[in-house]
Amino acid sequence: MNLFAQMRSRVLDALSQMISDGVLPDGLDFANVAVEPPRDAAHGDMATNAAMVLAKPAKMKPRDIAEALAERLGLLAEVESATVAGPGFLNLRLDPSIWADLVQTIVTTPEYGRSDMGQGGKVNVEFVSANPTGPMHVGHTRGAVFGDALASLLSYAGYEVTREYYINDGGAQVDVLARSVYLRYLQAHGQEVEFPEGTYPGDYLIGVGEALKEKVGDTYLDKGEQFWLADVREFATEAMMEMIRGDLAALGVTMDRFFSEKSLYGTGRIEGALAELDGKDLIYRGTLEPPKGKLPEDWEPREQTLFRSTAYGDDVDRPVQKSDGAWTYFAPDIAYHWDKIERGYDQLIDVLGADHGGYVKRMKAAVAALSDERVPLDVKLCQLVKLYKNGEPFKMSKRAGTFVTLRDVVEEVGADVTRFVMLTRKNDAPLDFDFAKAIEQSKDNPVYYVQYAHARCRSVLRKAEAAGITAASPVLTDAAEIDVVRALAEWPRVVEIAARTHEPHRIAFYLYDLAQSFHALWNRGNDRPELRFWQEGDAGSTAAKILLPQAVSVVISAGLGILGVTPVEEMR
RNA sequence: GCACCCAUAGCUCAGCUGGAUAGAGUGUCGCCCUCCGAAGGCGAAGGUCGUAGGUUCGAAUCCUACUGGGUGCGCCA
Repeated sequence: MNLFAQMRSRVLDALSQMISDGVLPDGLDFANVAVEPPRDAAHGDMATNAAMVLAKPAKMKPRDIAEALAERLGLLAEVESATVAGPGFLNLRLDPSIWADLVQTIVTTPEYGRSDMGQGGKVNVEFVSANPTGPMHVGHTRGAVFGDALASLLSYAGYEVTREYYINDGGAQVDVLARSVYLRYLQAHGQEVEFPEGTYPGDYLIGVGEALKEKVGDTYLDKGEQFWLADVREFATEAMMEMIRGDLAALGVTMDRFFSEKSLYGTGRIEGALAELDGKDLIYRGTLEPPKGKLPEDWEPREQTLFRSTAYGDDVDRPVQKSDGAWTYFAPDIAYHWDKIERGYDQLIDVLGADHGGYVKRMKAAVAALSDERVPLDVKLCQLVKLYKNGEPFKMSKRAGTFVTLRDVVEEVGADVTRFVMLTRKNDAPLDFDFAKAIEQSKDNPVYYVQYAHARCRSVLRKAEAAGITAASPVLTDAAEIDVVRALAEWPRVVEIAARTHEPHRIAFYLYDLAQSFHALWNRGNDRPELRFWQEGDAGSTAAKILLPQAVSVVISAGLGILGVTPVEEMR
């Protein structure tokens, strides 16, 4: 039930009618005809740009079309008035009964706002994909929250979504991890150890070293690397993934699948993917030009195996093999995306940190090539999170012990607040995260503001329930009441726009707006008792009032659900 | 040097497929609890939408150039 979509189809009907009546010429494309909320509510409840969009192709004046359209729309039962304004806008004022009906619909329709836009299309959202070498830090947190909310949003919009984590367990960094754990293992055996450059000195590996000792005893003592490296690598990686799973769980994120990079090695998967590209004549041996400007000190021309990504819009072709013959990071990633394509996804989404921006074009090129441009890949880059404490920049340093992990943040401010704050910014805009402000329970803090609105709704509803009052058809008269319903009417639109643009932050902003109009109405009850939801000693009036807060709570709860934030029953 | 992202109120940011007088929060100033939850509300003030062109009936939005900031640029992942 989307009032705007409904009205749009009324408008299109009217336009078709105008064509058959000879008012408009044949063969017009209505694709750009939109029905939207007007910028200013004083203009009306809805506005359509139909006349302006069609003026040129119909070779008519916008106002002429608008007037003819207004005449027809004015006849509809749900339209109270249709007036032409400005350059050719058609403003519609709806019959007041529409609003009451909508409120009724919201509380009786399961999941009002859920959309079938996705048509069950399969979408894979890959996110977090942090190296399994340590705990997740704040930077990962944003990607985790964003990816999870995006996945929920798409699912709400009718897509079949898989949440996936790509474990980078194939490169040199897991060897470093293994060596670091080995040192902790020696330490667990009472040896003095030092952590040389190129190892991870973090305390979080102490327990892993002890666990390794527990498992293998003294088997690896005084042994060469070749003897223990592979085993320790696996043991350590598994321990890290265990930790990361726990970190994600603390945030409320559950992956559907963890995909191991290492599983691509030695199984022919990488070779297979590259053969696929080679079959399209996109792999060749060649030498890259050095990058212009600053030349790397040790630059020397080398022949490498290259992927012809320029055939799909990249700036230069990209190496898939290092000079020593080992794969670059890109090669298994090609194989990974090939795997995703083969699993039948209609759409791929990668959520990456902004520092991977340079990687986007080649990955898109690879996916386009491998899927014959059938499967779109959207790469969402999350900008950095800048930490503050009471307005003061909070510098992170592993050495100074001020390294901030995801756990630190969640323990300090809670998962709900963390998630909401991370989503109050567009993904490609940098985010300031202030610890002190995040836990402050005030209007400074949008989370509490939205939750407060929900709590107020629930509070009234509990009171009504306790009094045995059940909701009856609402009577909506005041402008503040209509404002709230107007906001509710936009919910399905917001879901679709947010899903289409892959921008979950729109949900957060919408909820804030909805909460705002609700709080405004609530406070109006201070001066005008007849606007209160609870009408003391008048069960009949109360019954007619409480459907609106019920509808608000339905939408807030659905919206917060998408963001993964708890819609609380009461503030404490 | 090249590529990608960003530039909107003092500050932090929204702004839908190009649409009407560009919106919130915060900060500043004034007001509102005998009142359903003041963790709230109302009002005032605050803008050459980085600059210059272009496309269009119409541009914060699209195109080009420039300025300023971020990120990245073979053998890190």
